[in-house]
Amino acid sequence: MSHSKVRVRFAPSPTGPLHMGGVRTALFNYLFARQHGGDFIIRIEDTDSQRFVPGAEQYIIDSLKWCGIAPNEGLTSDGKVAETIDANNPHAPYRQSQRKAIYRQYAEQLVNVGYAYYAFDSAEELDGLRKQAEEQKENFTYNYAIREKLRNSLNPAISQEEMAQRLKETNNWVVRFKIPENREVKMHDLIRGDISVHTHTLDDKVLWKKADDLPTYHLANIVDDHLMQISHVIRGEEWLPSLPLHYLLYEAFGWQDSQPHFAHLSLLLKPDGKGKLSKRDGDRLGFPVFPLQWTSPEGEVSRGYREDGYFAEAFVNMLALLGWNPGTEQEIFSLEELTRLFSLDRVIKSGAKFNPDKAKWFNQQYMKTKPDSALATLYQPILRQHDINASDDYVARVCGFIKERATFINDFWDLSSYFFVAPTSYDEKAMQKYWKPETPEQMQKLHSLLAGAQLFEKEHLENLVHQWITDSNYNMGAVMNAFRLCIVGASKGPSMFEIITLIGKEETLKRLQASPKGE
RNA sequence: GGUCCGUUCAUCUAAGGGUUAGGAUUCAAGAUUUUCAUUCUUGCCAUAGGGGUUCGAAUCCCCUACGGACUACCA
Repeated sequence: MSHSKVRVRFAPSPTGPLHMGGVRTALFNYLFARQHGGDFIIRIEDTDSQRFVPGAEQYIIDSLKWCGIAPNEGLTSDGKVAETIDANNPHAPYRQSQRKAIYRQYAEQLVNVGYAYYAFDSAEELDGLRKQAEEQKENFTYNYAIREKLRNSLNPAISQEEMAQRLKETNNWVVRFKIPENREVKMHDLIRGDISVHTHTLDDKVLWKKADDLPTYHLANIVDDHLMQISHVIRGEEWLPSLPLHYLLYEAFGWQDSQPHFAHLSLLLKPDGKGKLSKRDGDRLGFPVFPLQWTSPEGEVSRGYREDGYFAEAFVNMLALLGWNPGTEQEIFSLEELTRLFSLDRVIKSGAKFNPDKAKWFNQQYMKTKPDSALATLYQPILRQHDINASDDYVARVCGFIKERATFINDFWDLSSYFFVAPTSYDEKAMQKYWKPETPEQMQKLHSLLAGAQLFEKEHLENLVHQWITDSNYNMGAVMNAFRLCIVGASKGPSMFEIITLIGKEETLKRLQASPKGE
């Protein structure tokens, strides 16, 4: 297993939107590649035309791009999957449907060396056998135990002539791998250590199908990983049961020396209950499971982290810590830091239940550190939706005040509408608590006081008002909260003097005049 | 059913034979604040069970239980 250079791949199937677990797999591949100065390749495994979903491939690419996970091989300069055969790049194309011509010879090669054979069993026949076995509480395994009794080229009852004719004249035959008899397959996983499986439990998997001239996942995957000189296969745990077959395939081809190292990542689990995280859980519990919003060909819309207001950095940071940690107590990492610190031997073996609360917390952490001007840029489109036209500078100052109160950009309007429009209603609970019979008169006096203020500046006003409250023997909390109610309409927000200096004297006086309950 | 993988607070996890089993999220209480939020302090909460090995086990071994993945001419 010698590779001079680290080369890893992310090999999604365009059968739907990329799930956050898939993003995590891509992320770990990316981090590993970058850390070792290697290549991170994207390859599209679209050998199943039945399950192909239009738009899914572009969705995957867009998602990775949003996350900042950039493949350095497999995409063209304009961000499309490289599909032409390029003399300068022996590894292209990167879409398996366009590599169709490559696979058949490898399937035949295995037949020639006795590691594979032709099979003609119909789907119905096999289904029947499986059902029958199930009824008898037995296991149906298509391998050396029974293969000679089934319809294939290893069955002595089928003549050479008949076989040759079938191969030539019919389309419903496949190439099956011939699982070696009575052997213990010993494997190694970078995360899980040594694993071993006996071949009697393994199926003679279909490698290639004449019906559509296409390989199945197993063949295409091994052939492409070999041809693309992949050094490490980092993929989801759902592939672990196929690992023995993949080992055997490398062996059958005689590629053991260049066989990649394997690392199987644990799954992302539902926040509650049991099982792996699915789209349904997001709908049920109210969080996205996809990086970007996705509209299915049928028009069904699934929410995305981006559209929900998550920062890509926060999303990636959260994902990185699901199943990995650097062993320190640090939790906030940039992609650069992750690249430096990542290591496969600190990847957790057990599945991680996804915690939506923690995801929010990560976003909040990033929110606090974002520059006001950057937040203003994100907030402006939302303001325009509310017919607000405000200068970037003004919006940036508002963002500065509210960002520590918000988790998402989408929270901003609720938290700051009063910076742009006067309150149209007043929070009931706060009214009960702070609006007393003597309040209207106090607000009237405050109005006069502020109207007379020469300098409408924060510190000056603060001194002025505090002095007035003290001199009048008023209760500080009572007056200030009533004041807040007039200006904000609720019991929330930053310092009153910050607010009024920002909205200005005229607006402040207007809102005091229009105080609650028509007083 | 079979095969494989896994199991430390409710959740994410640290502790690679010796710690009062640490941190974070959530929740609760308190402090700060004119309010909300932030921040700070404190609290609640865990080694699945049983056997070994050892002076000593969350850590190594075995069994049990539980969980998960896979079991297609899908990936």
